Amino acid sequence: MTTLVSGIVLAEIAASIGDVSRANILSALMDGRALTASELAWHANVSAQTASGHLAKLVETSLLAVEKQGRHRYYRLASPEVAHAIEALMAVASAGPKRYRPVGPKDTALRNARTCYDHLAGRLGIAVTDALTSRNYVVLSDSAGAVTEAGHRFLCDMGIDLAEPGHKRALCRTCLDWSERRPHLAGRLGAALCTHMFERGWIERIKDTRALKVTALGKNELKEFFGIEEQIDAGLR
Amino acid sequence: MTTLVSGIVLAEIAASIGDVSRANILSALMDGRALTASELAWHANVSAQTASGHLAKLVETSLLAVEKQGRHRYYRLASPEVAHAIEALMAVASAGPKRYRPVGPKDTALRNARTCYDHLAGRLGIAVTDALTSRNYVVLSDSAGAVTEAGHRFLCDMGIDLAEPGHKRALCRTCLDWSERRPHLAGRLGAALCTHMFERGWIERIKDTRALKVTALGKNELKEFFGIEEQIDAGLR
DNA sequence: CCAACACTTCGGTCGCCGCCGAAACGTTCT
DNA sequence: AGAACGTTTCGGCGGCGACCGAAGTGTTGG
Repeated sequence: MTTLVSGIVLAEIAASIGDVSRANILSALMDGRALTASELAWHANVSAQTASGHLAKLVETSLLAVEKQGRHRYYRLASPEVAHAIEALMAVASAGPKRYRPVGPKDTALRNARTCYDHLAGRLGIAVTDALTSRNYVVLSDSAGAVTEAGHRFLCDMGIDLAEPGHKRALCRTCLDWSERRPHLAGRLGAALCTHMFERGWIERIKDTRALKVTALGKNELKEFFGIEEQIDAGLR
Repeated sequence: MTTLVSGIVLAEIAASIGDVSRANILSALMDGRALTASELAWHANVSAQTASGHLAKLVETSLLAVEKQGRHRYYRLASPEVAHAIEALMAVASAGPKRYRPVGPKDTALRNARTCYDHLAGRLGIAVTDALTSRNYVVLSDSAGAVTEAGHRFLCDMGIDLAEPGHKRALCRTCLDWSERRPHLAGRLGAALCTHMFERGWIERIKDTRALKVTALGKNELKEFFGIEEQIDAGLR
């Protein structure tokens, strides 16, 4: 009797994610990039036709957005909210009793360092978050935060400019890290830090996954700027 | 080939939510209370046997926890993370093109004021959040926040004590409000405010739902303490 | 001790959905 | 124009799972 609309649409969205092929597709898109239908079919281990069906459903439930480009179709997450919801689900998943022990090397790499939509996650993401909070550059009241004045100066010195015209997006958000089970930096700040590290060559993608590798330069710079010493090394590939 | 473990478990959790009956069960538990199997069967509009199967699955995927009590079995959300994930999904759902126009009176009531796990949400939740932030009692850097010194004094004057022995839980978190599409106060602070309002009779549950009604006393007090004038009235029942 | 009750398990039906082969559509390249 | 390619549509198959009736387990209460 309490069959509210909300219940139906909640089920629809969740069911849309709740298929292994589609979950893999979404996971592959979690780094915020846009991939073609066939790339996604490969990621999901299914034929092109099957993937096409899944993609259509994901678009219909507004989890994905499409962009036509020549004979390709690029799919990407429809919004940061989608990425947020997926990470939240991952957090629940990893909280449960570890029923899937066989954590492969790929998972190890992901746990080490990865992108989460457009910012850093994993041990690296947490390390950066901790570095900024311990120096009072960012204040996080548990899962939330603000950038202090000192923080703005520090970021400015690093060459990161957070000023943005249409400040549509949040400056400093947090996102629950499913592997570390703690919040890491997201929002415009998180994205800016991540972009910065890519541009300066501190980090690189491992193959074409969300997993990241910290370069030799990156290790030096991370120590220099953030005092991060710990071995954040993929140790894979 | 990128069939990571994470994809499988993500799908498993999402699929667990992705059934209308189970989604309704979870929705009914979103206020943080524990309900019996038959109550939940009623909420989901299915027979007791069917509900039992659903509940077993939800427990297996660690979305729900059970507590035996005599011949009853009380089910509740397994953790705040679960509530968080569901709210995140709701946010995605309400972001998509409004395909389900027929928003009934119950939805209206929910949008007005409701509990979200153990804190306030809907227009009321947002109003309280805004009141606290506009007076600098709480600093929210977009979706995150900390309680200021003035804020602590204010809350203390109100009779809310945030000191807690085992400070296991976060003091001030935020949670994305799916109806208002903005973050509202959660964490220990959010819970304390909600409890306080219940205890003093400012708010009451509408029937046995998550929806809330602001009492006449509540309206006065909300104006007194938070300067909230706007009509936050369920207008139902 | 038996009836009432809350809940779960079992058995069987039915519908939905994920899958692929084949074919159609649209774009690009030569 | 024709071939190659990326993508979608169609059709049919197979299996999972949601559902309920009936029966079983365990608890409460007279």
